[in-house]
Amino acid sequence: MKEREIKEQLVEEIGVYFEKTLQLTPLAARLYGLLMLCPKSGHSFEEIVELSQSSKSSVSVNLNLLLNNGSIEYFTKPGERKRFFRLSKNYLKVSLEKYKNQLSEELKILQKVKDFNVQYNKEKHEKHKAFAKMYTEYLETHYQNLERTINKMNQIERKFI
Amino acid sequence: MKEREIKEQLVEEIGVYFEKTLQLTPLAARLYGLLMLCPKSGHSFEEIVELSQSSKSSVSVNLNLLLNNGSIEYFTKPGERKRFFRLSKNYLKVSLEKYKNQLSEELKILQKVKDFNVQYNKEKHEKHKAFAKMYTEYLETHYQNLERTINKMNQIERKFI
DNA sequence: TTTTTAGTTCGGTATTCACTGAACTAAGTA
DNA sequence: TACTTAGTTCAGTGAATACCGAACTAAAAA
Repeated sequence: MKEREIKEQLVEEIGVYFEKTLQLTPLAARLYGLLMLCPKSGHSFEEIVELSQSSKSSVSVNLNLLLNNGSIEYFTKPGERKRFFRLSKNYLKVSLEKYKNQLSEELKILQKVKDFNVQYNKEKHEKHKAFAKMYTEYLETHYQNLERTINKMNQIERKFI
Repeated sequence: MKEREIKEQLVEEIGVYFEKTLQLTPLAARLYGLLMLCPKSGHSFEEIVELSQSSKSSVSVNLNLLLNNGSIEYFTKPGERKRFFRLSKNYLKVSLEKYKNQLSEELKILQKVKDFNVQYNKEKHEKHKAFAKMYTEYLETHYQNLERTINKMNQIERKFI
């Protein structure tokens, strides 16, 4: 298989996956994939329109979406008027921060559920309680894992600047 | 606030959250929430129709959806023809298994991305590489955390039977 | 045997939403 | 000044899909 074909297929695969996990529009997820596989020199707007085979307007909207959430960035080259796009240095941190916020939301909800059940449904299953405890422990461990990773990334960030 | 109001509000909150994280239809996510807050005696189909304020047909479809993915179960009471629904004992394991599958998919995709970039984009940023390594470590730790929790749940499962 | 109960299935509707083309803008070029 | 370039904005379209009511089914009750 040629580079182009492999790339197209992989972009599609990445797209399907991140469309659901990062809750992006189909095109945004595919652009994200495209930039995961782009050379260091990035891709221009034009190129992205061509490679993604969608309209200028959609590409514009979806690139801005990714720019706004910090997943991608653009830069310019001396003498060229075009913008070149690439993943931002922190694009992985953006995902992690998102997961982290989700988790803390989930922990809050589960606490409310617990409080409600303690007050109004005193006779809940023991088994449920045991599982709920384990699940909460899992969430907390995951949360710590996320925090640790984000901190490490921040440290590296400072080192590289 | 009355129990009913608190419950309605919390069901809504749970619904919004699980609609996105478990990728359920709006109603399925709310039914899930309703059953998180139900008494040990469960809720009958009728009650669920009434509490959720939607049609019999939608409730039927969405309860079956949750039954099929293992999140909920039903039981009957002697002398009663109705089914009563509640969360299944393993409903939390269902979420964990789902996350686990997602993670292993993500790890596979990232490996493919890495292979692609090694082959075709040799000059990728050092910083990206450092971050990618950390992110992969995070995913692996998370995966282990999931596995550990699922195993614990299985052990408890066996103990309770 | 007829009626009621407890749900299921089906066809249609309404809404959401991503995507498009076309018109537009702002900045650089001739 | 007119023209091109690089994108943006907006109104409209098409597809997906969640939900509904109505007709239906299977089993129990009368």
